Amino acid sequence: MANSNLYKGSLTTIILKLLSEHDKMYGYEITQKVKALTKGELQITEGALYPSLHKLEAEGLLDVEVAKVDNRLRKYYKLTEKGTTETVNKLSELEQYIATLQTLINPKLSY
Amino acid sequence: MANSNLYKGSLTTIILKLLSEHDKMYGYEITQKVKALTKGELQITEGALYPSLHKLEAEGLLDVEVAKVDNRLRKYYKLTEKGTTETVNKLSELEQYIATLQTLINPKLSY
DNA sequence: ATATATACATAAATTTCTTATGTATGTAAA
DNA sequence: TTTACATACATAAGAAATTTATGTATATAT
Repeated sequence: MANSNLYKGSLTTIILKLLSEHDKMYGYEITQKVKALTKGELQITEGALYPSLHKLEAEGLLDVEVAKVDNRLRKYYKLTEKGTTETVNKLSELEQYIATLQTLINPKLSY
Repeated sequence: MANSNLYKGSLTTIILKLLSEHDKMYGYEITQKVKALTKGELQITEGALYPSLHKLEAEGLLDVEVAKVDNRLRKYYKLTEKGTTETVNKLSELEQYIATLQTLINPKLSY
């Protein structure tokens, strides 16, 4: 992204949304998924991702399950019930915010 | 707004866009305009606005002109040439970012 | 050997915003 | 007449979300 400032505030919602679609995911997988879905447009950094996951877990929105795959550690995260509810809320907030932005930046349709 | 975190990063672009449509505006006017356009959804706080305006001025994107109206001080801001160019850039970045977000949060259209 | 990918983590610094506070003028209400 | 609200600017302290840098460790490819 050219202006990565725009990114601020939406990371949590993106994580939750992905988890609502994938049952369980681990951190590295999330970074790769976002990169793939956005064709490289959005690259989540580890310094942003891991603290976010820890926070979501601390808030009770995510549960963790540690696994060892190919002799490597993985931490699988999945939505709790509370997390599922919050995902719905945060998604509608984000959609509302996008709609608000549109009214500001889009060329007026009323001439 | 419920989640004002979403707001982060887009204030500068909003200010520039408004100024690209209004030739010159003063700070308080910007807050009222945004409030009206978004039907109260987005309320720019003074603590965010004024430092932003000062920064944009310091970066050479805005020019200032002080005026006294009804015995009250007003600082009119207008886009410089550089500011006009930057407005175009920032707007396309914001639009691109919204499009990127859409691909992440929108229900897949491919079933 | 060296680089790259996978997989986690954290700490310092930066940016952006909220909240609180301050100054000053004008008007409306109680 | 004083209280509240609107207009109009400003800044400082604190909070929150990032970036950037760094670290550990395993596996694979060059």
